[in-house]
Amino acid sequence: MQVIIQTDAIDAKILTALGEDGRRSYAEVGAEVGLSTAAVHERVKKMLERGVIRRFSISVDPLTVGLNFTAFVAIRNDGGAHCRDISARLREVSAVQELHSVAGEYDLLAKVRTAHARDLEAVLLQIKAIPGITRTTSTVVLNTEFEDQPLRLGEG
Amino acid sequence: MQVIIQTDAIDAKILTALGEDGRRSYAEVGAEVGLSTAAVHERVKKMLERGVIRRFSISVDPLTVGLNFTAFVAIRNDGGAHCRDISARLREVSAVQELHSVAGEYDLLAKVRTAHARDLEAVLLQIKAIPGITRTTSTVVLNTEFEDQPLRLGEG
DNA sequence: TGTGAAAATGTATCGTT
DNA sequence: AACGATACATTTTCACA
Repeated sequence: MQVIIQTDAIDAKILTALGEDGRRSYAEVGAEVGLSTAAVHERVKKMLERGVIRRFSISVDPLTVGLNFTAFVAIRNDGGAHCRDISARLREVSAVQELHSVAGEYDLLAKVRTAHARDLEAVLLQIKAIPGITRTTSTVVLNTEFEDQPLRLGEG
Repeated sequence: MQVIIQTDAIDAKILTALGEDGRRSYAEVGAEVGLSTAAVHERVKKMLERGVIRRFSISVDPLTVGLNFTAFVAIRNDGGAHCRDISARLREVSAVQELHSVAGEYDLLAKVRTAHARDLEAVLLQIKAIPGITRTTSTVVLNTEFEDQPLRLGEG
């Protein structure tokens, strides 16, 4: 599959600037990338339309809002259920913040976040209740060294 | 360790609203949570000061900017090096977007993103060059079902 | 696609409760 | 902590290049 990059070097700079601070004014960003306010606005609008920018957002520190526990849960689907169905079901489990289908011994890898370690048990029961899922293995996060780093485009 | 939640129910609603759309106006958010524009502004300012909101940002679809490959790399530190030193070194590897210290067979779990699968080799060489790191195991992501979901506070 | 300028909207500040 | 009012800044639109 050929990589389809939907952005040029100026878009990359705009994305990097807004990734660091989503509220930098278009005038300020424009000054950095050598474009007018209106041109930056137009590019941002188009990147939103094309899905390059999914949305404007905020980065929240999970610990400050009571989400103190993280685990990665590897999931096995031996039941022959469609990955799509399982994915849809897992999307409904609010503790599952991220889901990837993976190669290897397991089929899916979920990033789970809860208030407390003891809540993992309930989440695993919810996951195992989904038809097709036969087994899970959890890797408990002791400490998150870093995450949610601002996107840096145009580097190594 | 006791959970220290730095936010009340109104803050949670503000965080949820801004997580969905970081550019919703404070007036609009205020109407939803039953507060004036100025009060929402004040609360957001305080949450930024306390580090609840790390920053305003954008969510970018990695595929549209040429980051087509994701892997989770489990890392073993048998060399007795301090986790802190290794973490600092891994922070310099730009492909490493996320790093957690974990319980189990491995000591660290990194989320790695590159343009192409073949780039993983170079990243692994960079990682293995760090003193203390003796072994890695990579889990290749075939497809990201979902990630970067807007934070939903005050649910199950 | 980009520009500058005007109109529309939103943010930040302040005196007050 | 919150409010309304106001001053200030930014976004958005538009005619034109």
